[in-house]
Amino acid sequence: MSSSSAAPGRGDKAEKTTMRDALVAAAFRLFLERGYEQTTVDDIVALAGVGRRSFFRYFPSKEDVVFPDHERCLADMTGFLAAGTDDDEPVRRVCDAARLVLRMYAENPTFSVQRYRLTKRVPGLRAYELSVVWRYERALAEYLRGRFTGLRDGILRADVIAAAVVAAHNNALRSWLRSDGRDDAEAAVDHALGHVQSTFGATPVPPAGGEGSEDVVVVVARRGAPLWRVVQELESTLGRG
Amino acid sequence: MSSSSAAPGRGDKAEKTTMRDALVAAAFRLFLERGYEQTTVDDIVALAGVGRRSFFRYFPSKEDVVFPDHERCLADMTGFLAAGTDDDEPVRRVCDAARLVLRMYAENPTFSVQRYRLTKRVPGLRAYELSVVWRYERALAEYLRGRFTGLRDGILRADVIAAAVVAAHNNALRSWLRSDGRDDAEAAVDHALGHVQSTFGATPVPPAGGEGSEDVVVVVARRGAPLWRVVQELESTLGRG
DNA sequence: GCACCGGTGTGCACTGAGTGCCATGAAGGG
DNA sequence: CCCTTCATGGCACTCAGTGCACACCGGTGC
Repeated sequence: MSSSSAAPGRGDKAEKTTMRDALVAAAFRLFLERGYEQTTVDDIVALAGVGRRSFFRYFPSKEDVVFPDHERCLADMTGFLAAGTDDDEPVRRVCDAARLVLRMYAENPTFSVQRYRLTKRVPGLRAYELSVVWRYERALAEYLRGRFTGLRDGILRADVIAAAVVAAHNNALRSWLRSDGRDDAEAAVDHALGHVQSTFGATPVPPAGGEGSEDVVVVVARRGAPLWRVVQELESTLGRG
Repeated sequence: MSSSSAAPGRGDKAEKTTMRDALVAAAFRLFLERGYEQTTVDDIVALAGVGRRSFFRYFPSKEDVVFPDHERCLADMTGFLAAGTDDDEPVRRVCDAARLVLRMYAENPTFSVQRYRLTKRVPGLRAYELSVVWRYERALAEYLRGRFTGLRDGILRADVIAAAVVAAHNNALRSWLRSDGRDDAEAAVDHALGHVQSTFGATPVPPAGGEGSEDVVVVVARRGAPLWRVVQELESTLGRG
């Protein structure tokens, strides 16, 4: 990448600034100055010094300029999922796929934080973000459906796990964004996804040796006790930190 | 215009067709005839015989006319959750709240099926529906957050469970809608939500008597076995059908 | 030199959603 | 009877998004 262009706060057009990046930069400067709805597309193209028609050549709608790299990230995710093998533990695989999204956010912390503050305030952008997140969730669910074919309630299980993974990821992502990018994003998402993996039966770390997988664990539970408590018990007993 | 019922297929209660209902009826007739995007607001108001300005008085946007009763349903849900007591098992409570939504769909099967076919084809409507679903999910998550205060990872757990409940509900709802409303919606959603309840530790049926809760169950599991298999074992052992 | 490209950026006119403002007209209460 | 209130309708306006045609530019063949 050529420096940190495309992120707001950078206005130089020196060497390789493409028109698309210039539009994103101009748009964010105005969005942050006077707000999203108070900024028209004409304002953006005027600041970027390009024609109005060109804006819509690069971005199908005004909202798209706020999420310039999700399309690529979604393609990365589907590619990552397609590149897996049958040996992969399915839940672990989708968790790793979710980590790709977090990494994209973490690549550009200031940009991500600014965008977060924007989407939090503007309902239209929130709706747009939901549709983006929905496509990620569908990608995960489709992968899991494929891996769960034949299992009892395979489709249901796939949809539920995909939703849980996305929710956990977003939970970690949002808390990181609220910290203005100061917290450790990777650690937060690892924790959140670890929670999901424990819940949905992924062995968080596949058994290292062959012999350990034959060990036997005995759990005693009171009938009527909340099942998640029993699961917690199992988690710790099975060695999950 | 006034002879046409409020919702396509059903108009039992109101002798007096209100303007809002007339607009919904006219809109759906046109949407189904020539498609959503091919229908302008002017077309709708012309068919309904009212002024264009009145449309936007009742519906803030063209999309809102497709989901005329979600606002009320959302209010019902928040009311239902607020009416609960501390004795309620939290997961069961949010599952019951989700059932309210299904019930709203099931009240008007033909209308729901038509709308489903519409939203499936029109990206803009899908995005709108996502924002509606998101508000339901937030309502559930907020309730759970309140119930989980003090618990380890309470917020995370609340968000994940809310997402799982919504996903399971939507899974059942969609399969019912795809059956053109012929399947048993209640049974489908019971099955899907039962799955979630089992996974997240709600005792699907609270212990009936006091004595049963002291029974002891022993589970033997191989270390390294998928946790969800162990949970399945637990489910059947604990007596959940 | 010429004609002929495809790709990229632009200008223009148009549709359609959504908004603000004000006129109208029908209750309804004094 | 007037006066207020409220629901409605009409009008003009902004702005997002689209279709179309034109201009510019580097390259290719003749």
